[in-house]
Amino acid sequence: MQNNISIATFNVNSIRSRLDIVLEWMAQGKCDVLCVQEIKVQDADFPAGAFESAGLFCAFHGQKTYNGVAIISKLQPDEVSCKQTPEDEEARLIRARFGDINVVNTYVPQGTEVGSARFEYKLNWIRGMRKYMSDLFSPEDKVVWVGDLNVAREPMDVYDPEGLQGSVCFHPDEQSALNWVMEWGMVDVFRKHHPGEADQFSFFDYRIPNAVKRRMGWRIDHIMATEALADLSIDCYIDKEPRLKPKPSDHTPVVAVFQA
DNA sequence: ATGGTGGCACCGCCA
Repeated sequence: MQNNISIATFNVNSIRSRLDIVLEWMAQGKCDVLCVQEIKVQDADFPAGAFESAGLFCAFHGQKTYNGVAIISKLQPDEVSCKQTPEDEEARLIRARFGDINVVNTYVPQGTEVGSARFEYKLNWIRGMRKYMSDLFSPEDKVVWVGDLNVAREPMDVYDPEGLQGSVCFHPDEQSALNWVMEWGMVDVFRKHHPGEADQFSFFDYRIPNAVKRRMGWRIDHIMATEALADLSIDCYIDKEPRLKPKPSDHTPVVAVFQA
């Protein structure tokens, strides 16, 4: 169906280091709207020309060294905005509207260590998404919230649920905060298409030797959609192919396809 | 096994 729209999320861990992978992936027609996180570049140094030369549009909200988000798309967005709140000082959110589809791309704070100030910051940042959504949208709107949300939601979303229970990115307070945001009116699109399926991971820690081969992964990169939009999803999958390239990210893209 | 890898900035920090 030529009317479908595919939306993907990919933590690139530096857009400049992953530029060739991203450009090739887009050239293969893997998606129409690509949301990337951890671009790790300030706006002045974002490689916009490389995307424009490939006929792609890009909207970006970056900062030096850390964080940073961007939306790369085949069509020009009708509207773009940044930040979760006006006071938001870390570059973690960018939003774009394509017709009646609203795309919210976030890089949720990792949290560093359970009980730390950064962990509280993470919990509050996640909870802030509910106000963000309700201020801007109604659950009847077509909204997709994607990104590195840094939360594995269920035991099947991590490789060792017993051993990892209560650790950062797999902690009940994080899961409760995320569930509370989703209760506003969002569905986990990947789980809609893969209910109960384990060993579906979007992230493998660089620091664990042969983590991919040993399947020591996490599903922390998500595509959440309002029911109005989730009802139109026809597929959602984790694309493992970019991992086969030289210098891959420690994350891999998650793609959802919607009937437009 | 108390480490390991990777990116960016700068000689440490964050993931």
